[in-house]
Amino acid sequence: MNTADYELLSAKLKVLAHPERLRILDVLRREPECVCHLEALLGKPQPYISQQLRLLREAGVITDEKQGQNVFYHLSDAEVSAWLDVVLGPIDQSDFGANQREFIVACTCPKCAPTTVLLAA
Amino acid sequence: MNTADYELLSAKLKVLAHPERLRILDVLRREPECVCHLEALLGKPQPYISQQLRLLREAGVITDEKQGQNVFYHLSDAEVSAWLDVVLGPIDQSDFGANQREFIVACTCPKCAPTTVLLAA
DNA sequence: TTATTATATGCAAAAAGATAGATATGCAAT
DNA sequence: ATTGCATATCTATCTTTTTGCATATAATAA
Repeated sequence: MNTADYELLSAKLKVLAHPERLRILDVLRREPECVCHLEALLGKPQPYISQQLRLLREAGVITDEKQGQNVFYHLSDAEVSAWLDVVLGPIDQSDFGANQREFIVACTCPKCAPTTVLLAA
Repeated sequence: MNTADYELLSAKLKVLAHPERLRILDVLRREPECVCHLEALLGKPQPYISQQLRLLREAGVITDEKQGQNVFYHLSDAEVSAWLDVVLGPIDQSDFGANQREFIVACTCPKCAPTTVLLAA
């Protein structure tokens, strides 16, 4: 390990060392989500979410993929994925509240809409 | 996981997300070291080292212990220790260069002095 | 085309963090 | 006590990050 190594690692760690970004990553490590979904989930203004996503994207931690009008983001860094397992604990598949999809009534993306309808009923 | 959890975790991560602190922790996770040793190792002024150590100490990551004139620091947080194993990789016992003791001729603490003598010979 | 929805970008103000220097404390040997 | 060494603290300054807001772009719908 030399200075450059520590700098590289700490730069990557810095990206995770933020409550909202950590939360975003906790959602994305389960499954890809669109911006509107994260917006509803975190309760923060859209530009704010986009800004955090840009940071994560530029750090190579996540990747975006356009689907229709929506942009879905997914985790794309194996190293960070491993870190998250240790920091946040392994993903609990039985934890349906994990990405809180059932509580999201504000998100109308194609992925969320069916749930929204379900809840409205 | 709620907002407070993410804030707590990210605050702890933030402490690691710094090249010099990460390096200090990489040294301390192997064995306790005194300030003068870290000073020689990092090649930074003593007040700077003390400042970073204070940050780590106040975050509960390390603990100090006075031995004669020197203050030795050791890792005291099991969670962080586990994180470091993943981020920096497990400690390689055969890696004698790990804490670079053999290269430290500037440190004269009781722990280093014998080695210094050895090198001078 | 025009309107609408989803997301991105740019910019300025505010907050936080880093760096450096000077000084203080505290132990230990003389 | 006094000198010397190791470490800590304080203060000021400089830089970076964070945040909030206004606006731009791009795709779709009417």
